[in-house]
Amino acid sequence: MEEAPHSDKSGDTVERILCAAAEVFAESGFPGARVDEIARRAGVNKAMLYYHVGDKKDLYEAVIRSIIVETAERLEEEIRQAGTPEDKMRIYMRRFAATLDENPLMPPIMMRELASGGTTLPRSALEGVARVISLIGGILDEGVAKGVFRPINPFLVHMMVAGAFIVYKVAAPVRERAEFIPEEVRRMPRELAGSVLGDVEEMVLRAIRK
Amino acid sequence: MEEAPHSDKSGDTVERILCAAAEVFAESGFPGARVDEIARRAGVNKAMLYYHVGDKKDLYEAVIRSIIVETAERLEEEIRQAGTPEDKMRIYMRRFAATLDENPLMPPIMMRELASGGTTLPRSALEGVARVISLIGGILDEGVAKGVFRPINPFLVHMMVAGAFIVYKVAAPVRERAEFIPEEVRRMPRELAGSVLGDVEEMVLRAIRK
DNA sequence: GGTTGGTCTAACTGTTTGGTTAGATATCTT
DNA sequence: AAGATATCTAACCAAACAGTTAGACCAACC
Repeated sequence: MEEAPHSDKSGDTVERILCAAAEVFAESGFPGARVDEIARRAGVNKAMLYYHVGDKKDLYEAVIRSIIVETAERLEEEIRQAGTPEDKMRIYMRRFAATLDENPLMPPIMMRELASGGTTLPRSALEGVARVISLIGGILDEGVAKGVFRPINPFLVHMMVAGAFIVYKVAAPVRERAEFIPEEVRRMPRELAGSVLGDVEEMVLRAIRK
Repeated sequence: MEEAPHSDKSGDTVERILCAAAEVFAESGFPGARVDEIARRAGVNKAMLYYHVGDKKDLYEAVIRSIIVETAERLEEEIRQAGTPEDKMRIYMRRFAATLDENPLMPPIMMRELASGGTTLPRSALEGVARVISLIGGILDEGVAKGVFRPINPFLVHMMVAGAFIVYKVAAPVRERAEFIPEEVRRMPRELAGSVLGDVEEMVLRAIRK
């Protein structure tokens, strides 16, 4: 499952393969992705995918794992450093938005993964999501204990924030392409960081504050 | 493109085909769906799909169109009857949630559609979405004019509501399957109507009220 | 300098899949 | 009842696709 790279050359090839795979899976999903296309974009012979990583499924799992696990860990670490519950909520939203901005391939992959019931989601990925939710649960509990938040389901909060962010990101191309959508909506930024994040932060905090 | 049914029998067959198609597209997405599988579930010979509806793409478009256009029209009609802006917002959320509950095939199809940049989204579907957004824009404007809402981007509000609802619906199987997710989250209802809708309504109104 | 082992390529294979066709059967029309 | 039209079936085809193979190349090491 895990290959031990025997030289720099090999490691580089593997990286190129995984990047190309992430790109193609993001664009077309697992069934839509063509192994030949991944090989073409990585600039390697198709047999190399099988030699270095494995079959189509192995490629997909490698991509998923790297994306989700990385996100969950970073989120946890940054939140640990914040002060008040409200600060922590802001950090959570800010960090989540930043991750999506920095890793634009993630939203479409996650959406498709959810759409197919997460049947191909590796265990480590599910654990990552669970950690994020219990993280928010902790923040909200602390807020309630300190009397600044009203009691609310952490999962719903995460659905609202993550749902809004992911759908916003992923809807960007559609929104920009459709001529009959109002001009001010079409010109909204692709990036979450900035006005979109600011507005969502404000709305969510108003929603949960006592 | 549009077949004129020449008998009840034909109409019935077409309906069975479209239902089966919606089911399979929802489960597997466009590239993952197998035409043979659709035919099998509809209980008709594969050639019948091509005879009555058209090729795979035509099948898909027919499914998408029926789902989205129907939703937009019903939403518009029900909102027209409500009173205050706050009532209208509640109706919009309630109606949207009800549509997703009644039509469980819609969320996965919509998500995948978005994930692939809506490239295969028929024009009529895009118009439906645009109508919903301008509908919300109208409600929010009215609320601002009456001094009950603070000015806020209608598209963002729709992203939050629709994003939360769709992601919530679609995440249900994953949430229920993962053992390490907290029990109280796993036991949350599959239906939006009820406590989930109530909580989201409350949160969204708090977020936009002056 | 030859042998070993990791890296890579071109060409191939077996299967799956979307789509077609030639013709059978039912239904309607006059 | 005869002909025409709509509905349906079984079998078929060509293209697309995931995955394989046999062997070339190249660096390191003895």
